[in-house]
Amino acid sequence: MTKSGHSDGTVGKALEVLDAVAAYGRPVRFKELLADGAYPKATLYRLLQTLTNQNMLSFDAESGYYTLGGRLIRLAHAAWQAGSLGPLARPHIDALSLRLGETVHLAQLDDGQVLYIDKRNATRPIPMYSDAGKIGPGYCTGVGKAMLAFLPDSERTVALAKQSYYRHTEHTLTTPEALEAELAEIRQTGISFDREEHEPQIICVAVPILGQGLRPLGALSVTTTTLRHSLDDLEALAPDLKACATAIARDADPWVSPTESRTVSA
Amino acid sequence: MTKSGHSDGTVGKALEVLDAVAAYGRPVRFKELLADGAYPKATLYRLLQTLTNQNMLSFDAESGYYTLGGRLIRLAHAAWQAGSLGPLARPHIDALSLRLGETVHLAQLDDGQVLYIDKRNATRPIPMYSDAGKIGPGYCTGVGKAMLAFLPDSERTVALAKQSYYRHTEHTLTTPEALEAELAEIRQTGISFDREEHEPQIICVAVPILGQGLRPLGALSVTTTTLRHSLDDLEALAPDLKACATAIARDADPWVSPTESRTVSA
DNA sequence: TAGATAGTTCCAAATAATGAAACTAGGTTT
DNA sequence: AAACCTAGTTTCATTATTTGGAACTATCTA
Repeated sequence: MTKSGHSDGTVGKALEVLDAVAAYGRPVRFKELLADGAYPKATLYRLLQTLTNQNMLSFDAESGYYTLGGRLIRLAHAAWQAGSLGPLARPHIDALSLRLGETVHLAQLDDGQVLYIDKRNATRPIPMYSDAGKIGPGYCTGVGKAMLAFLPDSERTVALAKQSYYRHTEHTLTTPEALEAELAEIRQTGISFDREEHEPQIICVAVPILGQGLRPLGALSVTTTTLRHSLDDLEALAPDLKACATAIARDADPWVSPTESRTVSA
Repeated sequence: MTKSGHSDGTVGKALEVLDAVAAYGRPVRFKELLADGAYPKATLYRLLQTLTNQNMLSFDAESGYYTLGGRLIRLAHAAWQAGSLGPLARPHIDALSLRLGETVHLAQLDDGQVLYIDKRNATRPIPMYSDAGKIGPGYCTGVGKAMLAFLPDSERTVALAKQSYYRHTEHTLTTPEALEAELAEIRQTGISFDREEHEPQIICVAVPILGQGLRPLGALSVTTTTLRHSLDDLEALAPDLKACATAIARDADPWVSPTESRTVSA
């Protein structure tokens, strides 16, 4: 369906080109991007030049290939540091994964989708970049449902409309109605499960990280497989998860919504 | 330090605003960005709106604060996956750090500066994002000098001109001439040292990762402190490092050659 | 040598960006 | 309560940039 705004002038177009390059997941030629048909030759050419000048893309003159540029990594570092729960949550997640000995995810909601921010795997730590930045569906993941459940009504409606409802497994919830019903339950228990809804044999418990006014700042989950654990096993972990989420929320909230504090006048 | 493009139209301006937000390292208000004086009110306002629409920034309507947006993290994930040595080098670096038991860095050159791509710390693994994306100086780090040394003459000249030559310690090389002399030596030995040139008591050995035609694709280093090791100790690790660099180069070369962006010279 | 293919440059018309100034919405002072 | 801030938003005529078809160049191919 329609992606985000198509009408944001040159900047929007340039970013679309960036996305296009990113989508290839490998060095790309001018020709290939042109063949995507998004823009006429000269226009695409100039956009690519601009992005290259700006170090958002880099271009190897020898081979004629474009790749994503270094400025992107720099910016993302800043984004992760400042714009996400990542750094704040780290110590809490470390402690949690150490205690539980299971795979822990930290995610945030981005435009109705799940954006993974951090991951801990107790048995063999996997460095961040391999998983941070990955996006997943909102409607069929534990973290996704945990966050969607606590979105304000109007936002939730919008977010639910953006889901694909693709049937990944036989347990996937494939209609907004089914999902909405499940979310209502999650709102009551404060706990969300992934019952093999995304991948067979993969199950998880998740809890939202709630800021002031129950705004969902993110979500935590413990993931495992049906071979090793049951949903009941996971449910037993929920109190730990909730405690961790609360701790993160307490650390994070002052930054995220300094609501009724005085404004400093210069 | 001259920024890149001064005249890349709206896109350049929008990216500058992004950088400005990133530079604050915390949520920012419109007012603050306006006070930076980069753009008039209405212009800044529209740029911010566009970026927010595009998910490059996110704006909390409650508090009136801007932060870096989710699209950035998604893009960066792609950049790291596709545009860097990161994923390819990972198994090699894992093996190396396991064998040596010391802190290992993987870096690439970005516009004359060092961009850290990955890091391994054997005793206590530190998740990636905390360090990937960090930038460091080229002229006074082991990895920086290793890569600068193998740049083609013309590019090296440009890159050397971009260094700040700030005297971080008494050992810092503070002139292009001194640096160029050191680089000549590095070219012969294939090994680069940081002799407390950046921070006191911090030393490292580095080797370049050389692609076809001796093009520097990146660099590897082992870092330690003078309290625990001598430069001679580090030199003894050089063969291991070189072997690792060669292995990475072999994997990487066929399909990646990330270069400096080619800018049109006036 | 002709004929592709891939990338680059031109230029007049169309479009979007600009920014001073006016305006709105909350809050604060007199 | 009126006057007055401050922070943010909108307007609009002017100006500058973007647009894209087409012509051009450089390379590779038969």
